[in-house]
Amino acid sequence: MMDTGRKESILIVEDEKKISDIVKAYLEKEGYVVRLAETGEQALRLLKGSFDLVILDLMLPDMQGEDICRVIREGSDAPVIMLTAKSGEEDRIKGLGIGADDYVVKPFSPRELVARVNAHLRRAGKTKKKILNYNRGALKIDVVNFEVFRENRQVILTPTEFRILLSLAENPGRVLSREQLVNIVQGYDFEGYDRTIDAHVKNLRHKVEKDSKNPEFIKTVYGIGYKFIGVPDEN
Amino acid sequence: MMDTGRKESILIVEDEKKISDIVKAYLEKEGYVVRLAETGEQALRLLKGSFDLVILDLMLPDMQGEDICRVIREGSDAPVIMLTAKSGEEDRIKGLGIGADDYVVKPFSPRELVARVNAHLRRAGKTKKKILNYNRGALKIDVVNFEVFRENRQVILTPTEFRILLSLAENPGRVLSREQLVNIVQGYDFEGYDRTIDAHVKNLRHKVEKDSKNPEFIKTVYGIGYKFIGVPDEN
DNA sequence: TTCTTTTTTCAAGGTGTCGTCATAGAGTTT
DNA sequence: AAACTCTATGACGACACCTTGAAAAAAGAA
Repeated sequence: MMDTGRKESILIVEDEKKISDIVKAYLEKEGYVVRLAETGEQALRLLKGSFDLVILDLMLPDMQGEDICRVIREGSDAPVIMLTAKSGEEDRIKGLGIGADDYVVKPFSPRELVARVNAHLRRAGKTKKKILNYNRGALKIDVVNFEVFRENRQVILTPTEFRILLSLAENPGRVLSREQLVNIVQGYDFEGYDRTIDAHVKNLRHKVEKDSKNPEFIKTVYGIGYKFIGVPDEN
Repeated sequence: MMDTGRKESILIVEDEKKISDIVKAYLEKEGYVVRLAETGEQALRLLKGSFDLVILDLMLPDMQGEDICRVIREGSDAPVIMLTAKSGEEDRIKGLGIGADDYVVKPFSPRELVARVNAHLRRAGKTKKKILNYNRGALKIDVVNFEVFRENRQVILTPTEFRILLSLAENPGRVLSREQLVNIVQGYDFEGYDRTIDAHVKNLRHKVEKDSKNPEFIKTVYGIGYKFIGVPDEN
């Protein structure tokens, strides 16, 4: 599955591969682009590029995390989250004193770390506004805020309707069977009923289409399911 | 990069003139306004004015640095960086225990000290007197003082209510799920309960909204969470 | 055309979510 | 220690939403 807007990039500087791999997996599941550095030297090289956030181990084989932190601070204002083994007050102060925005004490829960990453990126206001546009602005889908606009007028969708529309609109022209839609909408272990999808599609058309009898966007594929027709706008 | 507005002022309290002069030179090269105090008494006098940061020798001829630190803490929230001759653990704890934000052990490199000063002021600068205004002053949020005004009348919020309101208001239009709000309000990796957020939102609405049944600012997004609607004022 | 299959539509009932309250526990202040 | 405030939680009603079955309409096949 592909995304039109590019995701935020995160650099993990951590010498223990076990840890960095787990964190990487979690963050990628969230949709972030993740790069790894195992040494300070490697980190400094990668930092020539730009990152939206850095996760930084305080203890590295070749270099103090603090020094890397300083380098980051000089070149960007990306949030820095420190990983530290000791929970001592001393480490906190040291970590925060040199400009880290947050710290997490090992051992930590990956979920917690992910939550903090999300929080920091949101706070920095860098969370991408992802809005899908079709047919020169005739239909807009704000993926983040769950809002849909038809000719610049907002139409209020229920959660299920929104999920169906988004599923279809993410891949224009691609047909989704009712069974697939049931899975997407209700979860993967649900005993779904075809008519349910039809009912939602009906309501959806009444809200999104000018003439629900002659739908412009949500087309029926006889015997198969539904597909979305629409030209994504450039920009 | 430098501030267009007035420079930040720094007070150095240090009896060894050799040291203070060097540090002063370095800091002035960075664009800071620097004042010196050679004794505790002199420091206390100068502290009647206001400084953005204080560099404080722990050992002074007439007075313990800790006492000065305490005085500073009472009258302002400027960061304090301690200078200490001994690297003993005891001194560190003492320094940190009484509210210093950082410490540097002599002999130190002036460049490092400057780096720390920069870091601290940048940190403090992020939370500088920032008041969020919405709907032409109908709602004001004083981020620094944790105060909220509705039509210029202060409404008293609990810490939790304030955090929820601020989280939502920081990104108008942005939907935050209950889970996200639980993370923000109660801390990460907390097993939160949805209804808790609802309860706080209810109380918040009663305080902030004219008609809590038809909220103007804090909207419910069915099945998702809450969002803040409001137009940030210019200025 | 007529028949069969699939889709659309509708309304009723079931389910889930939200707003509210009362309350107990945790944390503060006096 | 007592009084107080703040927070977390479970219960419950109200209401929005979802599901479902049946009937009507449409599409394709013969």
